Order: sequence, then C-alpha cells, then structure tokens
Amino acid sequence: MIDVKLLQKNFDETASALMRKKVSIEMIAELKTANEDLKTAKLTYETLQAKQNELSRLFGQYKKEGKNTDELKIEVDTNKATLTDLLEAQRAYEEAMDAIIMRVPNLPDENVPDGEDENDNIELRKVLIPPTFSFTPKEHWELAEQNGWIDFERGVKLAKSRFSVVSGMGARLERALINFMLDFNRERGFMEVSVPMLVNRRALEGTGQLPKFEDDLFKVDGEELFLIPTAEVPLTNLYQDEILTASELPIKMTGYTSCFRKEAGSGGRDVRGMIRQHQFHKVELVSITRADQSDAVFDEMVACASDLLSALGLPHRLVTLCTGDLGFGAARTIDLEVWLPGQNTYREISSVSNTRDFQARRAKIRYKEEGKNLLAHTLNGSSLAVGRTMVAVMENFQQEDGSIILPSVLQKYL
RNA sequence: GGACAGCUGGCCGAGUGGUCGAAGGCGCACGCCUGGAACGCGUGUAAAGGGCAACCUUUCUAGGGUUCGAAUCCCUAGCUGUCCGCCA
Repeated sequence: MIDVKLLQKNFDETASALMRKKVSIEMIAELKTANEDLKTAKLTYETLQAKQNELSRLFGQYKKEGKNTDELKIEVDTNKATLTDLLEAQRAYEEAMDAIIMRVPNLPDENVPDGEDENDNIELRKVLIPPTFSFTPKEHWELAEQNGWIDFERGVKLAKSRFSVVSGMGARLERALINFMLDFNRERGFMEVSVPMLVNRRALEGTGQLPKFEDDLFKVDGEELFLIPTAEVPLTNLYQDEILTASELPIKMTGYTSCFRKEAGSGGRDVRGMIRQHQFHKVELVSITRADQSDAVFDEMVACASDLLSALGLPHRLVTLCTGDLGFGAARTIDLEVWLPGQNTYREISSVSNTRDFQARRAKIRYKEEGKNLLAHTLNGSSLAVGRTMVAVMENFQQEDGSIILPSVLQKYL
C-alpha cells in the first residue's frame, strides 16, 4: 500500500510518480476523493461517538445519585440511532477506499528509468563472457530429451500442459542445484527457512498478489488457500502483524519452495521447454530491514544471486527495470538475465526487488526504534529459479555430442 | 472428523457490567550504581486513526447481539490446547 497521507499532502508529485507506473489519473483522483470522504465520515462519527460516551457516563452518574434518567435515555437513544447510520456510512467509505488502495501499485524510486516495457530496461553490466561453440548449440529441450532428463509428455499426462517430469541425472542435478543454492545463501548470512506452500488470502494481500492478481493463482477448492506463486509470500508474511525490535533487523532469509503459477495471459510464449511452467522450483531470498538498511541489503542480495551464477560459471547480465516493467509492489528491481546459447539471448533467471514499506504497510510489519513504531522495508529476490538454472547449465555446458559437463561446484552435491 | 477448554499489550498474566486501555511480572529504553559490566535501585514503555496542540475516536481473536454503558453476558466463526478417531 502506498502512503495515502503522501498523496494527500503532496498530490502532484505522488500522482506523477504513480503515473510513471501506468496508473490512470482517474484512479488517482478517485483515491484522493475516497480518502477525503472517509476522513470526513470518520470525523463526523467520532464527534458524535464522543457525545454518546459522555451521555453514558452521565447516565451512570444519574443512576448512582438516584436521579431520574427518562429524559437522558431519550437523548441517548436518539443519538444512538444517528450513530448507527453514521457507522454504516463510514463502513461504506472504508470499503470504497480499500477497494481502490489495494489495487494501487507502489511508487517507483525516483532514479528508476522511465520506460514502457522490457525494451526500455537498462543494462548495468555483463558478468562472464558467453561461450563460443564450434557447432550450432542446441536448445535445452532438445538436450533434455536427448539425455533423458526431462519428460515433457508425461508431465502433461499427469497434470496438464506446462507440467513436466524430471528424472535420472536431471532430477539429481535439480536437487544438487537447490542444495548448492541454499548453502551458498546461508554462507552469505541468509538463514534457511522452510515454509508452507499453501497460504491464505491475508498473506497474499500482504505481499500484493491479491486482490489484483487472483487469476494468476491456483486456489484450493473449498478452502481459502492458494498455492504460492513464490516463496516471497510465506517468507515475507512470517512477520505479518509483528512489531520487531530494531536491533534484530535486518532479518535475512533464504528458502526453497515449489512455486505455482497459472501463467494466465502468457499466451503462446515459451510453451516449449521448461522456461515457463505451472510448477517450478525456486530458492528465494527475503529480507526485512530497517528503512535505512534496505539499499545496502538490496545490493547484498543482487551480489548474492550474481555470484551464485558466476560460481556456476554461467554468463549473465544485470538489468535495471524501467518503470513500465516494474512489478506491482516494487519500488526498484534489478533482474539477472542468464545467457542461453541455444536461444542466443539473455533470459531472466532472477529478479531482486526492494518494495520499501509497500508490503510492510499491507502486512503490518513494523519495528520499534526509539519508542516509535516504524514500517519495515521488505525485499525479495530469487537465487535462483532452479528450472531456468538447469536450462542455462544444459545450454552453456553442452558438448557437440549433446552431453553436458556439469559445473565443478556441484560435484559434492551430486 | 467428535468432545471439552481457552484466546487480554513485544511476551507472560490478573481482571465477571461504569471508577479499565487494563494490576503485576518479563522484556525493552533512559538514569543511578560500577574501572567496565552483571546484579541492584529509580523512571518510562500497547497499537491505529484524526488534530499544531490540548485532546478526541477506535481496539482485550473476528463478526453479530443484549445494555444508557461490555475485556466482562449471549450467539456465530477462526485459531490454539487436551482427549478420542484417523494417519506419513
């Protein structure tokens, strides 16, 4: 959630920041009006409530003194009727306000570059040089099938399209990657946490997936539970509704989960292979920080993911997302894109975001500093998407005969 | 899934109709003490919203009800615990 007070006090500036994130001016105006209506309704209600409280005190006093309360009772009853109406009105305003603000995205940081879509993202730097091949490198699905690592057909048989089965050395590589990533992150100071892969509505609202993106989520029939689209949801919401002490921050966590996404609207993109699956594995980094720590922790998280790729010997580049490509809750994001020789292009393998206090305001994650309760900052980043890492390993380390030489750092995990 | 018990501040815990946003303790902060610390002593310390402030409103799991007035009484839901059933 954005800070409504900021919009109220600093309308032009906040509105233009929101418009950089493709929010319509109509919606912003609507938000402002809704907030003002709500404030007025609250003030009216509270004034009358104060009167009611006073009358009630008086009533008790009259009773104690043995005075007649008939007249007072009439006044109190009338007042209560009005109060009931006012409360109803206030609730309506609250609902209206809620409906809007929960769908307003986070403000982008000032220095996030303007842009329409991923084409306007800005490359920060490249790490490692893409390998050259004396033959035409194959795409990963070809290699996966040839090595018997991934069975796309039988995944469809078991579930539906965009599900696959990994077996043999492929399955072992998957497990090795997960363990390697978790250990690597732990050595960088991220505590390993194992979390539920089903979460409730409140958790998804906290991190911003709901109410706006319900179509992207798998929901359990007959229960208010959803399959998580990312470990960011349970990890961040671990501290939902809590007031932490400043000294225990930053909290830096890593966790491995499966992730489930409907991929609604992705149309015919990446239908082949395991780039875009309904179920995939991911090792995630999540940090809860003080406001003044989040930039430094952000850098640590980006470095962690990038170094992980380097340790695996995977060429990649860092990209600053432009305003148009920034996610709903993110104030800034750096994507890591891994080189895929088969596709002859860089593809996203990690995304590190600072949401600042956007999620913390929704999830009520606060910390106490000098007697004050302040909203924490939350950050998340993949390190890494396991399926895509497998794709990258296959394509980058393929030999002419289709065999794959696995990175040496994985030796002890295989 | 069935029966019973419970849910109060950062945590524990007292509180059965107004004097209660709530005793006491822990924790935390500050001060004294100390070479420095621990211990001890003293003071302070729930959250959210509105207001420059005084102050006002709300909140004792949530929602509803009774009442002039609810942490307290009633109903419903959720969660937790215990026992039973089932089970990797």
